[in-house]
Amino acid sequence: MVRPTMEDVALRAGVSRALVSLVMRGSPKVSEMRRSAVLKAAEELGYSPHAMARSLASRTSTVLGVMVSDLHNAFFAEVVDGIDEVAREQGFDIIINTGGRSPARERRALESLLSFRPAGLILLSPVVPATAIGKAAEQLPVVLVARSSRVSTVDTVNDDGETGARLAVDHLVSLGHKRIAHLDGGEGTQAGPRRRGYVAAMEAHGLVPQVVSSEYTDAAGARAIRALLTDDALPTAILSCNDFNAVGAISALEDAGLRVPSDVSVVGYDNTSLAALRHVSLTTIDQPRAEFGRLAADALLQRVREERTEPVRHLLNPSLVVRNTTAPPGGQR
Amino acid sequence: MVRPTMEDVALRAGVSRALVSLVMRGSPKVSEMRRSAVLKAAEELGYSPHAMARSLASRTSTVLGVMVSDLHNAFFAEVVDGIDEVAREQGFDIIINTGGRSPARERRALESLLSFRPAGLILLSPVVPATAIGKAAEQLPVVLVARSSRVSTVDTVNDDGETGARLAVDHLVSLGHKRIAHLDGGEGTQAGPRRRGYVAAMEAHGLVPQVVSSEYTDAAGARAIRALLTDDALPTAILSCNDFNAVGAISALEDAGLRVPSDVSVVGYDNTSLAALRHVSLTTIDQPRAEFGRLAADALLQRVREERTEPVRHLLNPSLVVRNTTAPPGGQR
DNA sequence: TCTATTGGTTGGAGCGCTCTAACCCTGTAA
DNA sequence: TTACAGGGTTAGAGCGCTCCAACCAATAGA
Repeated sequence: MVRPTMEDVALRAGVSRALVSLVMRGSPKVSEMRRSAVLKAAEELGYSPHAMARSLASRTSTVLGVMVSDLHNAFFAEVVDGIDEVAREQGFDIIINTGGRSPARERRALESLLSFRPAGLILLSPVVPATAIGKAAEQLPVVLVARSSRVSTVDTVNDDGETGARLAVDHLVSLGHKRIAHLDGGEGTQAGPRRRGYVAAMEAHGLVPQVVSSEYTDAAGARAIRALLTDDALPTAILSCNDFNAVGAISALEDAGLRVPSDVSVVGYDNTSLAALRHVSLTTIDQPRAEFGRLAADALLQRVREERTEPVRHLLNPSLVVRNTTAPPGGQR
Repeated sequence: MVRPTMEDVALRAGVSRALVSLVMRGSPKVSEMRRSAVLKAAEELGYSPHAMARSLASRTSTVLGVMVSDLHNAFFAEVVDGIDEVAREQGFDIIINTGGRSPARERRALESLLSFRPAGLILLSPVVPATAIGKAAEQLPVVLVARSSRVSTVDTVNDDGETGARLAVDHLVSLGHKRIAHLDGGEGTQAGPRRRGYVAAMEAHGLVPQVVSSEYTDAAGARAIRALLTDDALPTAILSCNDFNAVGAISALEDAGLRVPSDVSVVGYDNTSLAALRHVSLTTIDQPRAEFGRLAADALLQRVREERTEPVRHLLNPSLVVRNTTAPPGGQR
């Protein structure tokens, strides 16, 4: 359980510790003879460099910290894939921590990540207060994904929720819908832009917006539908704040004897793997998740290399994915 | 962008660096006066300890490395919750890395985790070869979750897949089913025990097992059903290797004009959040995921504290969750 | 009064590494 | 012959911290 150090390798190879260090860092100014002797000794000893000692001595880091607000949400997994891809290409490693959507736990996760003195930090949809983010940004480059910020040292990558909501409304209107309700995401991240986009799109079509208070869960979607069902005039189409909410809405509609999409059309948001399941086959709005990750990593690495000081605000265009939960209104099949 | 060190805090508080160190480690042998002075200075400076320098100097670590084979799978998120809970209680932090189900990437993730010299390592359903795990286990304590091992220095936490499959078969038999097919998980982790449990349970009931080759995805589940549909005698019940497979199977059945559960019953495995969605409402086998995490962390910390050298092999009992995809056979409602 | 004891505090060495500056060659120019 | 350049190599300092032994009152016991 005790790992060999550079000193051990140097001794065995009959060279100095500094020379071993040069070999390990792939320096060109080492003779081929010594290099192979060192590599052989390292191999025999099972030596591998101590990343922390290295980072301490060099006052640099090749690690990017990634804070995932919710590991349960596959959305973030795809963003992480994108981050990982770019980071690896450029010789960086990532370490992940999660806050489980709890500000307290997330704060601790942030502290923990920070204690490793990574080169930079990417926060995926963080729920900690902006001040905590600002404090972190004083110590290292920070990029926010799926959360906006006014801080000029922080870069952000977001989807354009207003555009996404508009795409959904346009789609429903083009099918002939006029009474389209929006099940709102409440306090959730990105709920605001989606709601605004919905309202704006409805008004642009000369229609009356109807925002129903809800949340980002399937239970909330079902509750919202049950509340709507007590009304006289049920909308002919629903735009949910996300896919989970949409699936809950569909269940509640079916429980009430209504058919989707012949009686009511439903559109989700996020294009999670859930939506793609053939059993669900939900029309929804797709966000380029891996692209979020790639752009976030790129932005971060630019800051790390001090190539840029101006903030970057990426706003990516979502796209509509039509599946089987939308159809013209009025029971036409 | 330059973080204060202990020296800075010491200077500001008018004490020695060693005293600051004692305060930061919560030592009792510090007067209340000095302690508060140090904490105040640290607060003002925005100081937080440098985990790597600490770990380097103390030759110990309070970090547990967690390798998640697939971030897309919410199963692991709940295991991580359990790990995090125990780790935090005992003053340990966790860092996560992921291998994205690719052995090459996972190997690199492992290297990266190892380079931080954590106190121990928990591998969630790793796909790297056993030798790689063995090598890691020579350097630090390792616990495997959802994968077995014969190495005596490695602890394991698994669900008893044989029992789980038996629970499912018993349930279906008690409903009156006789022709029950199993959609197999192929090479996937834990597919073997589930298959064996299914076969054994069928034979115990005097029934003929029918194993259909499939995989852990919804597309594979659908394919397997389409293959079955060409047969004359379709089974009256399906035991899928996991929930995704089950949902794919249900879709294919419905596409073929069959109703679930009145025509065919379907049972999943894992009780993912997907299964709980009211729209899916899948009868399935639940594994105590958070418990997996807790036990894994406990086992690891025992090794870290050198309280135990004998390997531990946890085999947890799964349980049946009856929802709406199972019913008596023969179209009875 | 002097010596022990004890709670609190400190300097210095050292963890495994990088980095700088100096050093030692050998080959070439003057 | 001497000077010089430059590739290859090395000693030593230092990164931010912990740990140990030593130290310093202040109190207690003899």
